[in-house]
Formats: sequence, structure tokens, C-alpha cells
Amino acid sequence: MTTAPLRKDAARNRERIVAVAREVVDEGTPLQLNDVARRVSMGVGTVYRHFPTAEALLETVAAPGLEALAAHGERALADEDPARALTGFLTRTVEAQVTDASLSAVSAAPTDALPRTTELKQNLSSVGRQLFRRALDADVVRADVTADDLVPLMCGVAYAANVHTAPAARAETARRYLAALLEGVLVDRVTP
Amino acid sequence: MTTAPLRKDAARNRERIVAVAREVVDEGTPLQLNDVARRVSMGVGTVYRHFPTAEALLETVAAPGLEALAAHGERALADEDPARALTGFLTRTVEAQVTDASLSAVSAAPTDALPRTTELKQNLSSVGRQLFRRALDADVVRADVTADDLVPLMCGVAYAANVHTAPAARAETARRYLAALLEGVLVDRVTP
Amino acid sequence: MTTAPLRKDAARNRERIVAVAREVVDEGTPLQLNDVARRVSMGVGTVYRHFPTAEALLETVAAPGLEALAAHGERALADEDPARALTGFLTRTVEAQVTDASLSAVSAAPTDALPRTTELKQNLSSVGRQLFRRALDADVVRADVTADDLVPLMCGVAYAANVHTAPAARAETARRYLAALLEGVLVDRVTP
Amino acid sequence: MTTAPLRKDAARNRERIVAVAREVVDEGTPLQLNDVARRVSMGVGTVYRHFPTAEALLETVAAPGLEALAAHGERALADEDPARALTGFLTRTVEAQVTDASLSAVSAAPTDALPRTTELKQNLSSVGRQLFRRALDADVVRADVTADDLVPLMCGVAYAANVHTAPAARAETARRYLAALLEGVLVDRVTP
DNA sequence: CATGAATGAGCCTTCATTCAT
DNA sequence: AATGAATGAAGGCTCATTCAT
Repeated sequence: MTTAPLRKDAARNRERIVAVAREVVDEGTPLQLNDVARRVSMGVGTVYRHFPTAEALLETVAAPGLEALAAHGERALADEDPARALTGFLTRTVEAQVTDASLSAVSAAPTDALPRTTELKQNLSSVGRQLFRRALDADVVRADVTADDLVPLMCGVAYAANVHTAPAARAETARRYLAALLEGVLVDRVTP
Repeated sequence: MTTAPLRKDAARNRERIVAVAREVVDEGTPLQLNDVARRVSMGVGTVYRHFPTAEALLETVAAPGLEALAAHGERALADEDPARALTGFLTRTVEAQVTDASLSAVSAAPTDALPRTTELKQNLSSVGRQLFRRALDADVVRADVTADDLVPLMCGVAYAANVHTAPAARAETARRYLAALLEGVLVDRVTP
Repeated sequence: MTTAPLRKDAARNRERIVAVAREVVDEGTPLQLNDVARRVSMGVGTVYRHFPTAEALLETVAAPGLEALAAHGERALADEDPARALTGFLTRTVEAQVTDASLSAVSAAPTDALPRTTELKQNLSSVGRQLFRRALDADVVRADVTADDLVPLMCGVAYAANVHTAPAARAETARRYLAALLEGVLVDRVTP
Repeated sequence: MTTAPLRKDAARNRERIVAVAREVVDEGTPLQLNDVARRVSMGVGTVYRHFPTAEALLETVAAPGLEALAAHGERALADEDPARALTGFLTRTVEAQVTDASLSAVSAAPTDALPRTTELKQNLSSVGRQLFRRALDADVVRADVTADDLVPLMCGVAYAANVHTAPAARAETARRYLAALLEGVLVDRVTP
């Protein structure tokens, strides 16, 4: 056991903190531990006890999203059409990033506050990597992109969708930009 | 000229401020007027006199870069190959954004502090739009991207190149990502 | 109680802040939270935690004075002589304003920082209004002044007493000016 | 000659400064030499040359008003009815103070920046003193107010009219408050 | 005389973090 | 465990005044 099991009330506190942090993130408000403490009507100390830094809390907020993406990826691995599998996975990924600010922040962060986050990000990478390899094996991927580029590219697509775009239109824009990336902006120049 | 020409010494001070701000930006340090004042050994008031906000200073730092990009675009308009012209312009753009943090920040900003910046951004947009239209007319562009998407997409490519990439490799990565976007990640699925 | 009762030490700090603010006010120095923090040797943050604005602190400093005035007014309501009751109340009011800069400032302020202040000012108004009505009913008040004029007039009397008057003489001067206002500067012109 | 005669252009500059300062005062904006300089499109230095301090400029702005009041007082001295003369003068005075922020500020100020201001204030005092003495001699003034109280009392009336009163209603309110002061708020208690 | 750039003290306010209770 | 008061560095900005040009 890594951590001692939390006392029931402590566990409940922790959950309330995370729930409220989720709201803060969804509001687009920067995540501050003091702010969260006030919102959950707990002392700052309590919040700090559970989450040593704002990043740790943010990653905890992001975790279910990361898990869900990985789970989706796992299911996609069962898809017989490798292109469809990869496309579906990536679509889901950018949609999630555009919808959930904790995911875009955590995905793009160079370092993690929690080991658990690193683990989740690796799981996700791994699934992406497998989907990518299958697509490669099926010759549906051009050569000059590697599996390592998937995360940065998805972060970029999500970022692009936020630039000069009204919030309501971002999910749709993200889908369009992903499509552009997958299919290419330029028509193939066929040399006869 | 809208504003009275600056006195020689004032002009020199102004230039020193911009030069130091350039360094701050290149360092990756957030641009703060107090910090700049300390670095140039001037009173804060002097810096504030020249630049009422950090954004104004940042945009001033970015201006030459924006001009250079527009100039490049103008020259590209003379290129007889529309695809090459557009590609060259976009390559230059993402390289610049990845190399110069003021450009990525200013490009993605929804509002401008200086009218001059708005003007420069419009020039740049306009050039991009013309290059795009030519490419469209030459049937080298797929339909579902419009000229309005160029800026967001370039911001996204530059952003992607910064994610999980060592500084030294960013320019090269940006070029790769742009290529991926232009040519498409997936092979076209030809239905026979 | 609306707010949780303060911890003992916090309460002591709060009191020290108010006490020092009282001194600052009595000195005639403008009330600044930073200044108060320095004088009580606490971090600025502590002072800001207790009082979000200088106005809030000023009103807290003024509160006991406002309460005392209202209390005096309540007692005056028991006086059988309506003119004496009103006069006594008003005398007390201008004396207080002239003696305590927080009272004149808070009384004249168009808006309040603390709900408690609004409440206290309303109490005070209400008492004045009742005393005034009694005097009216007893026909000892001329018609062209209303209860709404009492506060402005008292502020004016206190202000007048501060103009070109040495501090030591101000209370006495305020009484004289109030008497002038009540009795009239001009002799009644009796038309036979 | 106290001061060397100004060169024509310097004199014109001076006048423009005063005119703009008048506007600033009428706007209710605090009078700042930098601000005035900008508005008249002159260097701050020029404004400082003409007016060493904001007070000096304010007093210069107030001067015509002070002169007009004194002039009115002089004419009032010719009035055969001493009560009417005094009343008219005081009415004019409070109206002026309520209408012109420079007059209330300069009147209440304990010290003057310009000798000229001291002189004007003395003239005005002197006229008031004479009107008051006449009224006294005619037995239309109660005893417990002296000529020295006139200025403070008028400042107080003007101040009272500004407390909790909408700008548009201030002149009328000031007149009412002056009437109250002159005639008394309380009915004379006649002991039979 | 006129200019206006430069100064920098000084005020306001926020926030991440600690630690006594 | 929980609390939340205290901290104080740090950043933002204004403005009266001076002085080199």
C-alpha cells in the first residue's frame, strides 16, 4: 500500500476539494488553493494537506479525463479498421482537451507533480503508440510523423482551436483542425 | 507622423528599453515593466512613459518580426508556384513564432494594445489571405480550411512544436509539424 | 453572529489595528493600510485580511462614536422638552464630529464600505428624525428645514468650525456655530 | 512694478493655462499641473514657470470670482437696508462657493500660495466685516456671531449643501441652508 | 522662455506558503 | 487532522518635481 487509507471524513473532504476544483477549472478561473479552500469552506491547511501544490490538485482533477481517454483508446484497439481507430482516438483526445482545461494544461506540462499523473500520461501515450503502430503497419500513415508527435500535435490542435475562436465554436473547430491535420491541407501533387 | 519625433536621448532610451525587452522575451521571462526598468537602470516612470502597458512593449518588440513576415509574404506573391509560395510563407511564419516568443504571444492575443499592431496583423493576414486564394484558385488546397484558419493553425503548429521539445529542436520540429499539416498525416483512402 | 468568532490572538491583532488606526485618525494623518501595518508591525496582508479597504477600517474606527451618538439620542428621546432634546443631540453630534475626524468623514461619505456602518448611520438618522419630529410637533421648529437636512447641516457646522480655527478652539466654535444655526444669525424682522 | 511685464506670447500662454485650469476645476477633476500642461499642449516646465504649484494656479483661477464677490459687496454697502445688504452678499457668496470649486477650496485654505490671494481674501473679509458692522449697528444681528465667523460659516453652508445632495440641487440647497442659518432653525422661545 | 523626458518614492494590492492553535 | 491567521515579497501604477536640451 502506498498511502495509508484515508479516514472517512478525510476522504470526503478530499472529494469535495476535487469536485470544487473541477468547477473552478470549468469556470476558466486559475486554480488557487486559497480560493478552493474558501469555496469548500475548509482551512487552507486542509487543502494543502491533501494537495501540496496547485499542480497536484489540477492533475487530480485531470486524472479521470486521462483515464477515460486511455479507456477509449483501449476499446479502439479492438477496431478492425486501424485508420478509423486512430482517428476516433485522436478526435476524442482533442475534444477532451478543448472541453476540459485541466487536460490541455496537464498534457502540455513538461513535468508532473504526481507520479500517478506520469503513469496515466504514459498509459495514454502507450495506447496512442499502439494505435499509431497499427495504422503504420496498415500503411495508412505517412512516414514523417512518429508516435512521439501525437501528444504535441493534439495539444497544438486544441490550442489552435482556442485561438480567435468563440468558446462555443471551439469543439467543432478542433474537429475541423484535426481533420485538416489528418487529411492534409494541400492536395497531393502527383508527378505523372 | 502622428506623434512628435522623439528627442535624441529619449529615442535612445526608448531603443534601450525595447532592446532589453527583447532580451527578456528571448530569455523566456515574462515581460514586466518594473523588471525592464531595473535592467535598463531607468525609473519605472520612464518605461511607463514610453510604454503604458507590458502588452504595448511586447507588441513593439514583436513589430519588426511581424513586418519581416509580411515582407516575406509580399515577395512570395511573386512566386509563380502558388503551393510553393504559400508553403514558404507558412514555414517562415511558424519558424518565426517558434523562435520569437513575442510573435507567438502577439499572434494569438485576441486584442491589441497598439493600433500599429492591429495594422501589422491585418497586413500579415491580408498577405496570407492572398497567398491562400491563389493556392485555392490553383486547386492545390483542400476545401475545408479557409484563410481565416491560417493564423490559428500556425499558432497551433508553433505551440505543438514547443510541447515536450527541447528548445534547440523546436524550429526543426515546427517545420515537420507544418509539413504534416500540409500534406496530411493519413494516406488518402482511395475508394476504387 | 454572521462571522465566526475570531481566535483570541487574531482578535487582539484586530484590536491593535483599530487602536492604531484611531491614533492615525486623531493625528490627522490620512488612513493608509500600509502605514497602519507598519505601525502595528504586522504584514500588510494581515491588515488587509481584517479590513479590505481603508474605508472599512475608518468606518470601524468610527463605529463606537456613531453608537454613542445614537445612544445619546435615545436618551434624549426621554427628555420632556423637545427643543432641549433636539439641541442637546445636535450639540453632541457636532462636538463629536469636530473631535473625531473619522466621524465627520464617515458621516459625509455618500456610500459605506460596511453594512454595519449603513445600519449605524440609519439608526442615528432615525433618532434624529424622531427628535426632529417631536420638535416639529411642539412647534419649536421653523418649517423650511426637514429631518433630511440634519445630517448635512451638522456636517456643515463641524466643517465650518474647522475652517481657520485652531484645533483647541474647535469644539467651542462648533457649539457657537450650532447655536447660531439654531437661533438664527439675524434678528426677526417683525412687521407691525 | 512687482513683476516684469510678460512678453505677449508668454501672456497668451498664461491665459490659456488659466482658462484650461478653469475647465478642469469645473469638471470636478483634481487640478494637476501635468494634466493642465497636456491639455494646453505645453511642456510641464512652461506651466511650472507660470505657476510654481497647483495651489498657485488654483488661486489664480479663483481670483476673478473673489474679485466679483468683493465688488458685489462694495455695491451692497450702498444698500440702505443693512439686513438685505448682508443677506444678499452672503447669498452671493455661498452660491459662488457651491458653483465654483476653486472658491470653496481657496476660501477654506488656511494659507495662500500667492500674496495676491491673501490680498483678495482680505478685501472680501473687509467688505463682509463692514456689511456685518452695519447690520450690527442696525440691531439686526444677534450678538454671539462676529464678523470673523462669516467666512467659516459660509464655507460650512457650502459644504453642507454638497453633502448627500445631487449636484444639480446644490445651489438651491445652499440657499435654503443659508436662510436657515440666518433665520434660525428653532422658533424663539418667548418667555412670557 | 519653452520643452518634456526622466525620476523614483510611495501607494495599492495579491497570493503562495507556513505554523501556532 | 483541521484550521485559518499571518506573512511579506512582489508586482502594478501614479504623480510632483527637476533639469538637460
